[in-house]
Amino acid sequence: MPDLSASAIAILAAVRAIPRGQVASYGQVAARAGLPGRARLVAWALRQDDGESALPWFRVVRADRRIAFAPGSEDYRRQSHHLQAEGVHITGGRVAAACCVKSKTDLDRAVWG
DNA sequence: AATATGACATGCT
DNA sequence: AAGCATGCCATAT
Repeated sequence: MPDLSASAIAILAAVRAIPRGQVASYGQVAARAGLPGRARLVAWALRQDDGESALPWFRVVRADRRIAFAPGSEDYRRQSHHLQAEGVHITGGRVAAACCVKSKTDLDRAVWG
């Protein structure tokens, strides 16, 4: 029953649900999408979507709150720029802890309403 | 079909 | 702290 498309849809929905000015880790998104432990699926989904939709992919960072891309790379630069544009402070390639989704409730409410 | 790779996470050393 | 090892799932070769 868990179709790839279904998983991807859930993941994209969770990503889209991240409030502006905040970021969430791959693990958080996966968990909220009903796929605990499948963080790589999130990465895969984002890579598939990349560029096509207006998906806020830049709001997804690693669990240690670091940008997933290689420091200095183009994508890295792009993501940090987007985040800064949303008021997210980035220091040493790391996102400010306060900008992360604080409690699960935040993302939950964003997804479930 | 088997192995290696990737926008990851967690745990142990 | 930083690095190594294992789990996980889909793709690429």
